[in-house]
Amino acid sequence: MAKRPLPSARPLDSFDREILRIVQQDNKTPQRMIAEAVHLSAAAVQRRIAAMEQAGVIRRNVALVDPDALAVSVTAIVEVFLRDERTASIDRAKALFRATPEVQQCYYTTGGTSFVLVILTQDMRSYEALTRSLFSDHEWVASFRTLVALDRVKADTSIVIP
Amino acid sequence: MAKRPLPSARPLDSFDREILRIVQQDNKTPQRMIAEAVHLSAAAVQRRIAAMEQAGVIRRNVALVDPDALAVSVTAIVEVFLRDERTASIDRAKALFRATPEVQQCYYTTGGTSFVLVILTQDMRSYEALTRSLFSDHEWVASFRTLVALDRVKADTSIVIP
DNA sequence: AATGAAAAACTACACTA
DNA sequence: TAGTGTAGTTTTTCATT
Repeated sequence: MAKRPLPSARPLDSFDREILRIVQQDNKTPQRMIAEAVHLSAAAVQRRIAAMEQAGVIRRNVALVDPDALAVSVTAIVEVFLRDERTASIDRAKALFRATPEVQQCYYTTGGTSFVLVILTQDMRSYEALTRSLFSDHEWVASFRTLVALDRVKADTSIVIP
Repeated sequence: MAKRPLPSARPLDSFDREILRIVQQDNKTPQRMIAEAVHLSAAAVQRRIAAMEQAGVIRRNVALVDPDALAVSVTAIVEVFLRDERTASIDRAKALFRATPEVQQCYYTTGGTSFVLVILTQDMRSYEALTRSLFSDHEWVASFRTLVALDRVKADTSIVIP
């Protein structure tokens, strides 16, 4: 449940988009500097940011941490195939993946595959253990296919500490 | 080239990890509150955060934006297969994917697949156009397989504005 | 849009493990 | 020596006009 239609009072104008572009790269940028860059007053920038946070356009403000620094060495992309695609099965799977911190990302997809997950773990042992509790232990998972990332070429994601 | 071993002056202690856990969820949390939570002074927290930013443990501080708010409606997970896996081919591919803003994430992987990409575009038309310039136009791409996300179940990623 | 008050971030310095 | 806490300074945020 709970998608995010949200009041969405006003559509974003080009000022909003410019502000977003900046805070997406560095949300510690002083509003004073943002103001200068987009040619608005600092107060206006502040109100727009507050409004966008309120409206859910800005979801969260976070520090992006290097996984290596946390000794998280395994990045796996996993395709998961469910035995059936009834709503109940899908919802159950979504709930499980959402509740599992090692599952950093989860997409429900077309194309035969049911889900694609991005999983981070400390090492291969814990990855193997995780796959057991996530997949092998459930009869409603038909199969899964793991791709281990040798290089995180581009991956600015908000990781969750293990 | 250019991995990120980095001076890595000191290994993270449990204070650092606690601080990270907090700023990963909300990097606007006042240092005063963080200090209270981890039982340190605000100044100590400030110094530790600065040190971790310096050391690259904290990569960036960003606002996470809802893709829907930016009318980015297509999320695709793409497996890319290269014709050959020589270093030069791989590096060329990495460079291309890194330089393409719509490619939000890129992993180089084991398991037959060469790369897994997460791509965001406005709509299907622009996705189709993008695949042409990314894949079809290059003879060194053997093939690719697209999985379109019907639901971004879990995806707290720092997206790039189109 | 500009001013001013409140709060947060940062700095200097003395102290302690 | 490396790191902390206190206290004082600067900068940013936020509310009011």
